[in-house]
Amino acid sequence: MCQKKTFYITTPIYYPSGNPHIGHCYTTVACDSIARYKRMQGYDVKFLTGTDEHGLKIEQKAAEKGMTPKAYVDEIAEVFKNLWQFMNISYDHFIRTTDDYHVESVQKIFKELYDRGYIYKGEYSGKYCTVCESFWTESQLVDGKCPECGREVTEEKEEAYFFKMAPFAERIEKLLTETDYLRPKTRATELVNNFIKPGLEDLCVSRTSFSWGIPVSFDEKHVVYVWIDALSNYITALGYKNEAFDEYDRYWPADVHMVAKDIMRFHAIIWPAMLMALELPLPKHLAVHGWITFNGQKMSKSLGNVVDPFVLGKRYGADAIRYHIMREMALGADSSFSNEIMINRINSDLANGLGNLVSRTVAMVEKYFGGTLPEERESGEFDAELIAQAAALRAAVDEYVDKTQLQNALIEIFKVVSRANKYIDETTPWVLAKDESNRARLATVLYNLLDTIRIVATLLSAFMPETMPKALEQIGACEKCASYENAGSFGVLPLNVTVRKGEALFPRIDVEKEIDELNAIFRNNEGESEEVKKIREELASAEQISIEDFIKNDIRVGEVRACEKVKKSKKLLQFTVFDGADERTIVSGIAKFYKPEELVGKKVLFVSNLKPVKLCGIESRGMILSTVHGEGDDEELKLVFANDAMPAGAKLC
RNA sequence: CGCGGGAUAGAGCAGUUCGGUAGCUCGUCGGGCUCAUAACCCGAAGGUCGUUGGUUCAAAUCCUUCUCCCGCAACCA
Repeated sequence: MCQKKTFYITTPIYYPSGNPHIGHCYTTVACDSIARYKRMQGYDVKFLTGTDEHGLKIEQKAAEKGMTPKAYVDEIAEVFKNLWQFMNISYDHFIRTTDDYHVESVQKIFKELYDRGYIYKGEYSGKYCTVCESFWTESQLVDGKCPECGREVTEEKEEAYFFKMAPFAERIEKLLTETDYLRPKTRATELVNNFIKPGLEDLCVSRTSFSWGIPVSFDEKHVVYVWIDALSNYITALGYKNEAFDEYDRYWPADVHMVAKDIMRFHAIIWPAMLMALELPLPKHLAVHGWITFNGQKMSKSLGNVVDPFVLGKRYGADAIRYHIMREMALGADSSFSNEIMINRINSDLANGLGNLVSRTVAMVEKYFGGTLPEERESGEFDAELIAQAAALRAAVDEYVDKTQLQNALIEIFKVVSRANKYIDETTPWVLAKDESNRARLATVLYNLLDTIRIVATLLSAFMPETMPKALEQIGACEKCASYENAGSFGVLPLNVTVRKGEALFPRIDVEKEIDELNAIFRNNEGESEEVKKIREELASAEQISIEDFIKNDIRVGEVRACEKVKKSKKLLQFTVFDGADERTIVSGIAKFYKPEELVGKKVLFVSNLKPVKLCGIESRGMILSTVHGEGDDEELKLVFANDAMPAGAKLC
C-alpha cells in the first residue's frame, strides 16, 4: 500500500491574555477549511493550533486576578477550545506551551542550539540606566543615552543568552526574495530593508526578570524567552525531542504556517533562522493575512459593531460567519468588518444565491415529479455551458486552496451558483412543465441543476461543514456521490434521484431589523455588561495607596502658551506650558485626538514632578492629564481642563 | 529626504507585469419571470482612473512634480 501524502498546517499559538475575538477566528477558520479540503482530497492531514502560555504579561494578569499563572491559562485555554468547537474547527492537536512534552523539547532545543554554538551566554554591553533600572540595546538608545530618561547609560553587565542571527542572514534573504515561502511576497522587500540589510542583531533568548516560563536546563535562573519557546511548538507538537509523539518524520516540514501580519516578522526571519541552526528543513509556506478592522468611519458609529463570534454565530450559524470572514478577507490586505457588510454578504451569497438555488430546484423536482426524477433525458440549449463550468470547478478551487487564496476559491464556486440560477431562467422549467411532451427535457434541466449543486456543495463542505451536508441530503446525494473524487466530474447523481426538501439552508436576514437588534444587544446586554465587568475588574485590581503616596504627585494647573505637532511623529504634540513661574515643554501623545491650535490658551492639569524624558529628541518635563476610554480604534481621549478661575500654578489637592 | 504599500462609479475592489474599447460585486433606477427564502434573470444610469508636467499615433498602465491615506520602524510619561 502506498503511503498517503501528508499535509501539515498550523495556526499560531494564541496568547491567552484575553478572550478570543474574531481575528483569531479568521486564522483558525481559514486553516480549518484548508485542512478539511486536504483531507477530502485524501491527504494525511495534521492541523495544529494551541496557546502560548508563558511570559511576563500572563504572570501579571494572573497576579491581578489572584490566581496562579497556570490556573489562569487553564481557564482561557478552555475558552479557546470552546470557541473552536462552536466554530467546528477540526484541529488534530491543541498544543499548550505549558504541556510537559513541550517544556522538555524546548529545553533540549535550547541546549542543542547552545551546544552547536549558536547560543552563547552574553551580557548587555554598557547600556544600563541605573535610574530606570533597564537595559537597552544599541539601537534603542537616543543620542547614546537612555531613551526613557535621557541620562547617561553605563557599561553594566547582565547575564543573558543570545542567539546568533548573522550566520543566517543571507539564506533568509534568499528565502524571502527568491522562493515563494512568503505569501504574499509583496512584503519581502519591507522585511529585507528593515531587518536584514541593517544587519540582524543577535536575539536575546532568555530572561531573568520573570519566572513564568521554561527554565534553561543548564542554568536555572534563566527562563527561555518567547522566541524559542513559542515558535518551536510547530515541531514539539510532532514529537521533536520528546517521546510523547512520534510524528516528526511524518509531517515535517510544515506545508503552511498561517499567521496574521503582526507576527509575520518572527515567522519570516527568526523561525527560519532557528531551523537553519538546528539543521532542519524549512516550512514550505508562510501565509500572511491582514487584520479584520472595524470600519471606524461613519457607519460603525451609527451601526455599532457586535463582534463577539459567539453572539454572531448563535444568530446566523457558525457556517455563515465562517463564510463571511473567508470571503471578505484577502491574503495580505486588511478587510473591514461591520454587521451590515456581514449581513449583506450572507444575504446575497448564501441566502439569495446558494440557499435559494437549492430551495427552488428541490421544490421543482417535488412539484413536477413528486420528488423523484424519471430516467428519460433530452438535452438542449444552455446545457453545455453549465455542465462545462460545473465540471471545471474542482480544478480551479484546488488551485486556489493550494495558493491559500480562499477568497478566490469561494468566488469561483459562487460563479457557478450564479450560472445555475441563470440557467433556470434560460430553460424556464415552469413553462416546460405545462406540456407533458417536455417531460424528458424538464427532467434533464432539473437533473443538471441537482448535479451542479452536488459539485458546489461537495467542494463547499470544507468551508461550511455544518450546512453543506444538509444541502447534499436535500438533493439526494449519497455519501459516495458527495465525495471529492466525484466533484471533478458531471453526471454522478443517479438518473432517478430522489430529493428531500428541508428547511432553508440560510434564512434571509432582515438587514435593518437585525442591525437594530444587534445594536440593542451590544448596548444593553452583552456589550455593556462586558464593559461594566471590565471596569469593575480594573477597579477591584487597582492597588490601594496611601495619601502619602498620592501627594507625591505634584499636580498643577498649567496654561498652554503654545502647541504644535512634533514632526516625524503621528502621535505627539509638543506643548509650551506656563506653570505659574516658568514655561516648560511637555510632550504628549494625543495628536490623534486634538488639533494643536484648539488647545492654545486652555488651562490643563499636569504632573510637574515627573522625571523628564526625551521623546523623539524633545525633552518633556511633565505629563498632561487626560481621561481615556475604550481601546484600539474606539479609543476616546479627552484632556482634563482646569477651572478657568484658577491661575497657572494652582495646586491640586 | 527612515522603509514599504496605496489613491479607479455611491461603497468595496480588479485591471498597471508586456501602453490600444475601463471592468467585477454590492447599492440605485427601469424591465422580465413566477419554480424559489419579496428570492431569480435582463437592461440602464453613474468614473476627466488623486495632482503636475512629460514620452507616445495612443497612458489607469511608462517617466516626473506634488497632495493625501495605510502599514513597518520610532513613539503614547
